[in-house]
Amino acid sequence: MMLRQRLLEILTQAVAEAQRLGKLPPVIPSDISIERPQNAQHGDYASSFPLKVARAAGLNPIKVANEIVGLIAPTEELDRVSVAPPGFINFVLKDDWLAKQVESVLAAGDAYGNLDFGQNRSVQIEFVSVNPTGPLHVGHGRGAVIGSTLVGALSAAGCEVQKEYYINDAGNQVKTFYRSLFARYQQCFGIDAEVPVDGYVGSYMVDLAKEIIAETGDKFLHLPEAEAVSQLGQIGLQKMRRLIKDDLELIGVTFDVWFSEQSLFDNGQYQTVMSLLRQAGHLAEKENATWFVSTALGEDKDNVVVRSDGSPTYFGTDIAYHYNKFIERQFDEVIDIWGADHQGHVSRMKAVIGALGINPDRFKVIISQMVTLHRGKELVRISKRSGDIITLREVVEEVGADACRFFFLSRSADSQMDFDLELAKKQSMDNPVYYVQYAHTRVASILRLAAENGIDYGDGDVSRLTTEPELILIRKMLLLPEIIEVVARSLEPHHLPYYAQDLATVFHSFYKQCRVVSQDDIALTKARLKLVAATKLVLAKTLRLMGMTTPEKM
RNA sequence: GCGCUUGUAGCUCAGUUGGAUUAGAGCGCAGCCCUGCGGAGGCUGAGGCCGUGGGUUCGAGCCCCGCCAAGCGCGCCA
Repeated sequence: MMLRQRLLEILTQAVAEAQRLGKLPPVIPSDISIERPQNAQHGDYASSFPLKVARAAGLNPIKVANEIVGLIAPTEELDRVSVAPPGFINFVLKDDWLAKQVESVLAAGDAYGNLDFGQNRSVQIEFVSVNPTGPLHVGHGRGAVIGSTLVGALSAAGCEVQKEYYINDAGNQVKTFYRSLFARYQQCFGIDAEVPVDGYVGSYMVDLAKEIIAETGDKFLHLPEAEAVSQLGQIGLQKMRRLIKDDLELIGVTFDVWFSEQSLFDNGQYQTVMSLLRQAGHLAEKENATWFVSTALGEDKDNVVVRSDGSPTYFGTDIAYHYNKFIERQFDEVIDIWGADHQGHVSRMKAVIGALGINPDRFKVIISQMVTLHRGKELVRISKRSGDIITLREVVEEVGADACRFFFLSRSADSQMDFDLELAKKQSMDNPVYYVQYAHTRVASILRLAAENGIDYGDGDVSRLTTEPELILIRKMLLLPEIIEVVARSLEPHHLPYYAQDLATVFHSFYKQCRVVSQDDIALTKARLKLVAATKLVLAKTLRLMGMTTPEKM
């Protein structure tokens, strides 16, 4: 069980006992909480529960705290429990108990940090889902990295997670893509064709046309235009999907399901959900279009779901898609990661989910804000319209997948971020990526040295770990499960890189102060090797959660 | 005009569901530490009215209201 939970249990028991003895009024259990004091001098954990209950009941918080502390029996993990003004309860862990945790970490192995917090609830997380009409750019990369990291953290936290990419293969964008590609194709043969006004003008479309010509020649020039556009377009679309998949794999992002928008029409689910909404009175005809009457649900305005020409809007098909997620596939929880430009879509989507009788709390949207690229001080401009885009692939090839992932993860999703290519590329100490990975290689090299010297530390006695640097390192390792819970609960993966840096820092500090492999004291050497091996596990776990490699050498 | 997000050290950002007379980290800046396991490291210091003005309470960077500034969005694009 997680340490914090264990302490919560101890505290809750004491509170219940105090209530039984009539020393405390009845309270709601959720009021009881254990926090981590920001000032370490106050102890490992603390509770402000006495302050809260004292206010509600009109009691003296110090007295309340003393009553509770008096009812906490000694335990193996707690050195002391004390009361501090104005009414805190502070918990300090026992040094020898901390030392023993090294064995627990080693025994848990790769599973260290995993929780049952999620209780196997099924979570579907959908991200990237870029139209297959062009290559991914940096902003997409951010969503991809956040999404894939959440998948790992939620899995570690005990959720059954499925990751999905939604392919918009049915809308207007696809038709425009088809016509753009056909125009480029014709141009390659010297035909005076024009890319549609709102078409895709990027140079990658020319490359795509050339690639298809290299494979199949001019055969589409000899077909009736409608047929040519459609056949050529489908080939192009397939290639685009392949390209996107490859780009994503470059930063370690894969999916369980590639979900086709078109399938929602083919299997009738779009029609089903529309008639459900119609029967429930959520749809209305206005100006020849069909509207979702969200104003009746407290929204600012209604939204079109079926255009006057009879075709569904993006919103319309997205309704069907989420009906599919919740009703057809029965996920307990659905998480969507969208770009900042979709932010206006959130509240109407929540409204429609409520209208379908689904608890909107089961639907979570993460908006990942924009990324601006810098090269040192210089701003790198992105303009999709002109086709002048910085692709994700270019960035990954320039700075590497590990650095790319780490940087994307280092900022909370809801604030815009600057991505400095120069900094990410630097293999020096200004780059936190290398700082963290360096800690891992140092650990690895110590273990290598021990192996070369034939030291078997299996019988190491961890009770020899008593000094400050050792205990600080152990305390930091014990934090990982809490970090995983925070990430899973808040859906904010940016806590991981910060934890990784903290862990690396305390390790480097330990390394400086505590000689590990030494002939002078073989017993201490073995104990410290156990600590180092445990550190390796925790560092590696953290790096893997972030989707980064765990180098043995650099 | 309305909505969402953001505003914390020179720069880039954390701040774990309001908590403890000193608000943290990295970089940058000023210094110190190499007869040892990887110096891609360790240590010390300077640097903040937490955008701004009110409010809520035992207690606010965090909650509420106003204002200022930036980004994004606002009925048949996705």
